[in-house]
Amino acid sequence: MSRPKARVSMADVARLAGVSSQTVSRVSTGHPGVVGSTRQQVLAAMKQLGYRPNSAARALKSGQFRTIGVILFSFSSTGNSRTLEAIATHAAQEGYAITLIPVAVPTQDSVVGAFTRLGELAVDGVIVIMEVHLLDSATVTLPPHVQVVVVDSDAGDRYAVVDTDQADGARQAVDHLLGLGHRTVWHVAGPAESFAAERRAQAWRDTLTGAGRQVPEPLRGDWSAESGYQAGLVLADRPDCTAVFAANDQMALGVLRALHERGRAVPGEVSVVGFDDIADATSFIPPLTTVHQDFAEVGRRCVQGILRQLDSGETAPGTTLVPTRLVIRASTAPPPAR
Amino acid sequence: MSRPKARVSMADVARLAGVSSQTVSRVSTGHPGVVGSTRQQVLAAMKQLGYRPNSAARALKSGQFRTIGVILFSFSSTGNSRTLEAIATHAAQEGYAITLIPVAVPTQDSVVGAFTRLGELAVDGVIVIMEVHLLDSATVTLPPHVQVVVVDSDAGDRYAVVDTDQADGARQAVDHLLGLGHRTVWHVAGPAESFAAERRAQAWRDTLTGAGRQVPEPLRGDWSAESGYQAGLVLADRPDCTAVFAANDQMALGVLRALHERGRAVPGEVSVVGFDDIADATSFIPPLTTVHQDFAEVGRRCVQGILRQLDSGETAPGTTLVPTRLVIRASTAPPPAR
DNA sequence: GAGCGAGATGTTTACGTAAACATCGCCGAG
DNA sequence: CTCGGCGATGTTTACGTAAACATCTCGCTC
Repeated sequence: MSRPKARVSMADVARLAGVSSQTVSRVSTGHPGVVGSTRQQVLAAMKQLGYRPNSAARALKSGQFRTIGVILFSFSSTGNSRTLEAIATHAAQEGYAITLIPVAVPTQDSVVGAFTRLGELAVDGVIVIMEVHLLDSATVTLPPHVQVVVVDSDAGDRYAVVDTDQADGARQAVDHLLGLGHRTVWHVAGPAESFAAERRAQAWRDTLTGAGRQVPEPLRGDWSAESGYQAGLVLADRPDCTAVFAANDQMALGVLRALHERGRAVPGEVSVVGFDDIADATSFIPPLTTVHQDFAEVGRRCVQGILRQLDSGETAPGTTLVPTRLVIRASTAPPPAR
Repeated sequence: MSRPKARVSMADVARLAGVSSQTVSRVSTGHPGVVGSTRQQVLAAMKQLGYRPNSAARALKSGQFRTIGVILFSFSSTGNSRTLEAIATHAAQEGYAITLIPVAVPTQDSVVGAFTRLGELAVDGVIVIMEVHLLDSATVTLPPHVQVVVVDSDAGDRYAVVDTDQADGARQAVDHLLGLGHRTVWHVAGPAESFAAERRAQAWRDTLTGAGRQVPEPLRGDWSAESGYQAGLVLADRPDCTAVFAANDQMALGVLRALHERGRAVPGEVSVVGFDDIADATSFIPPLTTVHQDFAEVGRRCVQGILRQLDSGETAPGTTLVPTRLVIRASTAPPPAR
C-alpha cells in the first residue's frame, strides 16, 4: 500500500513483470504485437504497483498533448457555459482534456497575452469562444502546429467557425410575431461588439424589410437583464409598440419587468420574444416564447472540428451552422384590437 | 518567417546566441546568475527564432505541471460557473493553467472514472466542486502527490474545504422575514444529495426553532425554476403561508411565478427570499430579496488553498467559510394585516 | 603579484516514454 | 530437412529541459 518511493515508472513495471519496458509501453498504449499471456502479466504488474503513465513524458515523446485549449472571455453568458460544458464532455469522450484560458478583460492586450501564453501551453488545438476581430486587430501569431476553431464569428474564410444559425433564429422570431398580426417588431439588440448580436439585429431588420414593414430604431443593451429593463421602460411608454424581440432571454426578462411595472400586459398588450431558451425562461412571468439554441450541438461540432483538423494536420476554414428553433410559450399573442 | 523545421528548442537558441543551452534555460526560467549583456543576446535570439518553452519537457524534468484540475458535475448552476471562472482567473494570475474534468452523471462509477483519469492527467492539484460523499462511497485512491480542495462539503476533517457560510446566510434570510413580522417561514429546499441544500434547510429549521416558531414541513425541489414553480403552487394554496425562503434564486423565480398565477401578491400577501444573488435576480417580478454569495471569493480561496498545499507538500484539512450577506430588494414586506 | 573566492558560464546527466531498429524463435513451404 | 519469413520481444536512442556539478574568469586582498 505504502509506496516508499515516488511514482512508479515503466521500468518498475517491467522489472516486476519480467519483461522489457518497451513491452510495457506497448501494453500501455494498446499496441498490437503482444501475446495474451504477456499482456496479462504486465497488466497484473501495473495494477499491483499502481502504475500511471506519465503524461509529460508521453507528450514529450509523442509531441502531442491530447489536450484542447478553450479561450473564453466570459462565463457569465449562459451560452458560453453550456457550450463549454458540451466541449468538455465530448473532448473527454475522445480522450482529450480541456485547458481553460480565461481572458479577463476583452482588450487587445489581454487577448494577445492569452495567445502568447498559448504557445507555452500544453495544447494541441484551441477553441475560441469570443469575438475574433479582437484577434485580428492584434498582430497575433498562432503557434504553427496549433489548430483553431472559432465560435460566434464571421471569420469563416480563415478559420473553422461553428455557430448557431443566428439569422434564421431571428427570422423565425420576427415571422412569428408578424404572423400573429403585429404591424412591426421592436428590437432590443445586444452590444455592438458582439457578432451574434449584430447578426440577430441584421436578420430582424431584413425580415421586417422583406415583409414591407417599417423598421423602428433598435434599442441597445449589453445582454444583461438590467439593460433590458432600461430598454423596456422606453418601449413601455410607446403605445405603438406591441411586439418586442430581445436579442437574448435575460434582456427579455428585463423587458418583461419594465412592461409589468408600467402596467402593460404581456401578451395582452405587448408580445415579447427572447433568444437562447435558457432553463429559467419557462418560469418567467409569463413563460417566454424564445429561440432555442442547441449549445450542446455547437460544443460537439467544435470538438469534432478540432479533432478533424488535428488528424489531417491542416486548417479547414468554413462555417458550420447549427439550426435554431422557435419555442412558443405564453409571452406572445395577437396585438390588442384597436 | 517560415520556419522550415519543427519548433525551435533551447539548443537552437543557444547556437544562435552563441551560448550554452543551460544559459538559455537560466534566462527562460528567470534564474539569476546571467549577466545583462548575455541575457539580452539570448532574449534577442529567442525572439528571432520565436522560441517557446516546451511545457512537456519542462514538466517531465521538474515533476510539476503548473496545472490545477477542476472536477465538477454540473455547469448549469450559476454558482459552479462563477466559482469556476474565479478559479480560472486566479490560477492564471499565479501562472497555473486549469484543466477541466467534467463528470457527466454523478454516479459512483463516473466519479471513480474521473479520479482514475486524474492519475494520468497532467495535474498537480485538484479542486472538487461537488458532493464529496460520492467520492467516499467509492474506494477511490487519489494519486499520492495530488493535493485536493473541496467546495460544498462537510469533509473538512479529511480535506481542505472552502465554502460559503450557508448556515449564516439562511439564518439572515429567516431572521429578516421574522423581523418583518411573519409568524413563520416556509422553505423550498434543494435536493437531498446536496450538502449546501441540507445546510440551508438545517439553518432555516434551527433559526425558526430558536425563535420559538412553528416549523412547517419543507418542500423539496431540485434547484430548477420548474421545481420551484411546483412548490410555489402548493404554497399558494395555503392561506397561512406568508413568507417563503427558497434555497436558491431559480426556485424562487418559480415560486414567484406560481404566486403570480394564483393571484397572490408579492410582497403584499407573500414575501419571498432566495439564495445566490444571481445577476437576473434584480429583474425578477418583483426584484428578489436574496442572500448574496461571493463566488469569486470562494474561487480565490480554492486556488490559494491548493497553492499553499502544493508549496508545503502536505494536505491542510479544515473548513474555510466565506461570509454571505442579505440583499434586500422588493420581494419582502410585512405580512398582510389580519 | 600570488592566491582566493565569487560569480558567470559550460558540461553532464537524468526525467519517462515510444519510435526505430535488432534479435530470437517458431512454423510452414519447397 | 532446411531456410525464409513473420510475429513476439528486447535494445538503443532521442524527445527538450533543468539540476548538479565542473570550469573559467575576473577582481580583490594581503
